[in-house]
Amino acid sequence: MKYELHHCISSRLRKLARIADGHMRNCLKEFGITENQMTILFALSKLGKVEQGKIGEALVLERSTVSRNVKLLEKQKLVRKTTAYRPEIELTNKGIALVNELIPHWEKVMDSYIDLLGDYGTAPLEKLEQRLK
Amino acid sequence: MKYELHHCISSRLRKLARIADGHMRNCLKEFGITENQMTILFALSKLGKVEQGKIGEALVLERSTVSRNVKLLEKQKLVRKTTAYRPEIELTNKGIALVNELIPHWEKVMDSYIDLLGDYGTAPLEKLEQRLK
DNA sequence: AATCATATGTTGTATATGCAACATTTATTT
DNA sequence: AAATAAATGTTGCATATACAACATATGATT
Repeated sequence: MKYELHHCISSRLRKLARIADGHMRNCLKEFGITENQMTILFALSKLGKVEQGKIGEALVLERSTVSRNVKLLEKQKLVRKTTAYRPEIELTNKGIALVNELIPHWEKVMDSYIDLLGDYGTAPLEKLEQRLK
Repeated sequence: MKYELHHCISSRLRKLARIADGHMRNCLKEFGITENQMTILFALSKLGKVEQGKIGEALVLERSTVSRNVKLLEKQKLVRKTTAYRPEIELTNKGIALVNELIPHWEKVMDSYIDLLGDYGTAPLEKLEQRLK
């Protein structure tokens, strides 16, 4: 056999994502949002006001997934969307405040990740990102 | 700011997993199973007859997730589970046959991953696995 | 301008996933 | 042995995710 079955790359990435998610979830509990919602809020924090489609493009998420996630964030009044057919999305003041409040906690989780990764740092992650697109 | 928001490690791993999954899904379509079902079938192929709990342990999956995934595989008669309260799970002949039939296709996807990763190979992935537990 | 093609948003459906709550079984303590 | 604790399986609930089908809007062709 060419490869060991448990060396399956997509399974392994999925597993790593589950592990990392578990860590981050603990941090997010008190803020009432999920890991993915955080990701979208962070993306909006960087992108400003953008077409909804751009979010999926940046995060490699299916249109429908973005649509639903944005709806959840809208329900929490963390983002605002225009009423156009191709709406533009942006953080509300509440969303901005949440991001700012969250950042120090998120940084602590990041610190612990960096600590775990030790001398490797995020280099292995970056290498994967460079190649796996 | 200590880190860039888009450098969030858990988000990035999640994104990488989505990308890798997308590739594998194409391969699995014709076999009528999903990426996660494949992962469990592969694990059983290696582990033989095991307690259901061992699957979650090996794959870092919550008990309930394993319970449901196994149920789906059972419905397809790809795995068999004993009726005990803590059931033992194993591949059926149909499951074994599917795994064997799938392997060459899976290997092609793995080849393409290895090709993508180029000179890095799976080293970055292994480094992450060593540290992120 | 009207038509056709393309792009994008939404909804239905199915699986993936985790957590909490509950059920049951096994292990431990007294 | 009885009672308590710990482990494990299942179910309800919520979100995450993708795909297909549909709706609508935008762009390109004629």
